[in-house]
Amino acid sequence: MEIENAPERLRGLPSWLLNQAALAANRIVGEGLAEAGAHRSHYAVLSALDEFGAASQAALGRRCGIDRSDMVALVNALSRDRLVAKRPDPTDRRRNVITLTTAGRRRLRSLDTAVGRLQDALLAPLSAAERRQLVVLLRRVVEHHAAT
Amino acid sequence: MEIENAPERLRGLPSWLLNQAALAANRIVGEGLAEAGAHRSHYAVLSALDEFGAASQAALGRRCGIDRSDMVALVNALSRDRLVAKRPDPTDRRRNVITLTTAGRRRLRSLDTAVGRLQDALLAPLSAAERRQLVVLLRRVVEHHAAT
DNA sequence: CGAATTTCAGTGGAACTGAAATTT
DNA sequence: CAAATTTCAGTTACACTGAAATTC
Repeated sequence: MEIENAPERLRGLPSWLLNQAALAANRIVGEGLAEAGAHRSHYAVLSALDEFGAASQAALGRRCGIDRSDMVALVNALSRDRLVAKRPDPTDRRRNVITLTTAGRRRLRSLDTAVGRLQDALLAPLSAAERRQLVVLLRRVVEHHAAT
Repeated sequence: MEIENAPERLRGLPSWLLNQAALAANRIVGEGLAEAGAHRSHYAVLSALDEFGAASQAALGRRCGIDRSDMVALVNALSRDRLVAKRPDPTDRRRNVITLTTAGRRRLRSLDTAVGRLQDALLAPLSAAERRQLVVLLRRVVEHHAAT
């Protein structure tokens, strides 16, 4: 990264700041999860299964903001590691039912811890109240554009 | 995009929110600038030249967070459109001196307006005070990780 | 010599597109 | 019939790497 003396126009530009912050976030979280043999998208899918229960690949994709197409390989990888199970849906044979295994639930708990530490590294310069404020603001922006 | 019902773990996760917000930002700003025949990176380089004056490609890259390698094609494109001029540096023949042309300065003013409107679209759900607060927080995060 | 700059060629990951096959 | 799901094959934009040639 190593940005030296960015123009004031960029330093004050929300879209540029979001980009740079996302780059830092992906670097930190990506590398941290790689050490655990995991991936950001793994965490997203395991979270969705834990919170909503079994789902089709399409539903998982919609909930996590992951493309249906990328979800194929993702579910296959998680299934290979026995963190999820994938079976055809008897009630709708177009679908696969993806379920969280016991190992998957255990894995998710451990990733929760790792992800938490990585958020701390990312937000190191902010106080606890500032972190909460940042989440509130980002959430409003993201949910606004997810809806439209 | 069309995220439907994201898990609470993701909805409250700074790194995930930053990613989703950056995706929305790039989509909105990217499409808006494309209509003006421009690109986000064009705006960054023109800004750096306007604020700091003539510079080498390497210096421009460091200031904008753009790779030296990508800067080659970028400067060539801007130079082809006569928005910048590129000449060898007489005092250091390893370098090119990139300068902003009159047309480049005019172009920058017009992009300032367009970019401003696009930030409004991006931050539509936030009040003016909240937008300022978001910028302050992001800036702290970005500058912290740019330094390290 | 080492270090910096420009340039090219290529890599890797991520988001996305289009279409076929199947089923509802 | 139209619409949804899974899958594959391919594309695009982007950040980045490695190395050569040149110059300081």
